[in-house]
Amino acid sequence: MSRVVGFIDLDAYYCACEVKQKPSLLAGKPLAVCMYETWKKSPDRSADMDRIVKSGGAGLIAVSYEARAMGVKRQMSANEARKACPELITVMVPTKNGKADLSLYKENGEKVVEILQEFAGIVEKRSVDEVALDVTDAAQKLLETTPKELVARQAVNVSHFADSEISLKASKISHEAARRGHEGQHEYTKNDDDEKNHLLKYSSFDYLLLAGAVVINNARKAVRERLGFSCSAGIAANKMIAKVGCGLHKPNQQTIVFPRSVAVLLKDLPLNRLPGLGGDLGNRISSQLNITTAGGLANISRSILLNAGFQDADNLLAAANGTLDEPVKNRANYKSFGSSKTFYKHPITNLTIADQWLSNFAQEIFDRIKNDRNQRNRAPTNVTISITTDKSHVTRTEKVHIGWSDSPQPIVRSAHRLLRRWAGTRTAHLDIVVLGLGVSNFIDLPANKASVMDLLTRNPLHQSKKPSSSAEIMQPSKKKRTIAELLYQQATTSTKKTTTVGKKDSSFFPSSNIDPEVFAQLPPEIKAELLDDRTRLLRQSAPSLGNSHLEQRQVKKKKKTATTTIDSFFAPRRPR
DNA sequence: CATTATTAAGGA
DNA sequence: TCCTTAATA
Ligand SMILES: [Mn+2]
Repeated sequence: MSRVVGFIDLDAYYCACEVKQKPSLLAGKPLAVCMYETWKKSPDRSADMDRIVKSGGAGLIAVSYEARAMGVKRQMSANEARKACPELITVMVPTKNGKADLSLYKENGEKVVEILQEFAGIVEKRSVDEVALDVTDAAQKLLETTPKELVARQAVNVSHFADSEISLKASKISHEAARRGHEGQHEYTKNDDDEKNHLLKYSSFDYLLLAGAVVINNARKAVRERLGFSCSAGIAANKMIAKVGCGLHKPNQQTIVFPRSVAVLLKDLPLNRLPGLGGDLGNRISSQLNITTAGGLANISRSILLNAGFQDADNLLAAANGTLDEPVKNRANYKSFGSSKTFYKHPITNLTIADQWLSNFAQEIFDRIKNDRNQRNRAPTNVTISITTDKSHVTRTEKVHIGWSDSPQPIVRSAHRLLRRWAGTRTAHLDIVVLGLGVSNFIDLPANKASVMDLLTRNPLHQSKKPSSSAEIMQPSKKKRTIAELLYQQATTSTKKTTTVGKKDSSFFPSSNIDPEVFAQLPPEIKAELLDDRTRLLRQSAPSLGNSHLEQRQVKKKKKTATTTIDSFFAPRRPR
């Protein structure tokens, strides 16, 4: 069943966030965002502070279109960039507790997703500034209420088409040039070729795509008007082609790729512009098979690909032919939170210093968790540290119980334990170059902050009327006084500190005070909640009742049924 | 003097 | 669970 997919990418995103912070100073200016100078020790500068750096400055990670016009490129150092463009304004990312603080960009990105959700039934957040939308339903609805010729007229007025001369020219640009903003990338100019598209005979699916383009244009307009971010988009029958189409015309433009235009679009498209082939795999394919374009790969036979060791031949060919059809996932928010820092030239040697940084990371992550769980009633159950030295990179993971805890301590303790798991007996000469901490594997929490008593007293009748006060939590209705009361009595009689009863932490019921038989009867998520984080008996996460596992369920199901599945645009497989 | 910080996913 | 690859700014 064919879908209508829109792929939206925000223009010069970090720069746009900075302009939004200080429009009077930055709007319309050649602007670049750079990393902070990691090798210097300087005071933190939060998002609302002046972060303009006049000299020095690290590598550029985002460049405004005004600056691109002057020859400033991503990945240049700030000093280098000022030579190309003396008027360039360089802003460093916000810093907090001695490290980059990217929350400004993440939070704006979440606001964008919220708006886009009004326009599409299925929304997949793909990165801090990219979103894929399945707008099939919305497009169909539009065609039900509006004459298709009118829809087509509207779409043509606001869109490029992939088979126009300027689009095909853009398709031939190198991956690198396309990413940094190639020549000829400028605000929308009406194009004769695009106009001609209006005179063509459209198939019924063409009309659906055109309707999708109108929906996407409305969505982009809403983002622009309500948040001040301009964005570009591609509209096509699948996610991969929509993304490729999105890259053709920026900024503030959108491109429609009709199915009949896919072959021309891909014919001369550099192979590494296909999503998933931008790295080693694409390079190996290029060199081993002597091809440079997606069209070139499409002409290679399956057996030759297999003989060359590319086991994923079918998917490679599907990508090269633009038929790879990975559905838009229904996932509008993050699956993991992380915090990390590079200690360039000054590796961490001492265990206690590493501990301090991990605590720092944990606090940052926990702030995000609190925010997230208030909105989505979920919390992560895995903690992972990542440690890079000159010679090695390792990750270590363990389960953690966070629930509605008000403290980052469970994460801190896990992180410190994991660090020791890696360090062994060493307390010095650790030589950590990159240290990172992350949380993942979210589970749904009960719908409000009631925690244990809420879990124990819930049933279909009770669920609609949730306890809203701590008094209610402490006095479950007579009917439900089963395990809940047993536990409650045990806790309050055997523990002197009855004042902690209202706390939403697992310390409320020290596991040592719970009758093992009663404990054994509890559902796994309650066991997890009751578990003191030092008694790490439960090794697998509790099954989720809500929908934060929806996607994982789908993935599991897919793995069972299909032999070769892809989860992203592409599932690169290494040749043997 | 100097990329850095995240996120997601696949394979073993 | 751990490692690797690819992607974004
Ligand atoms: Mn972007």
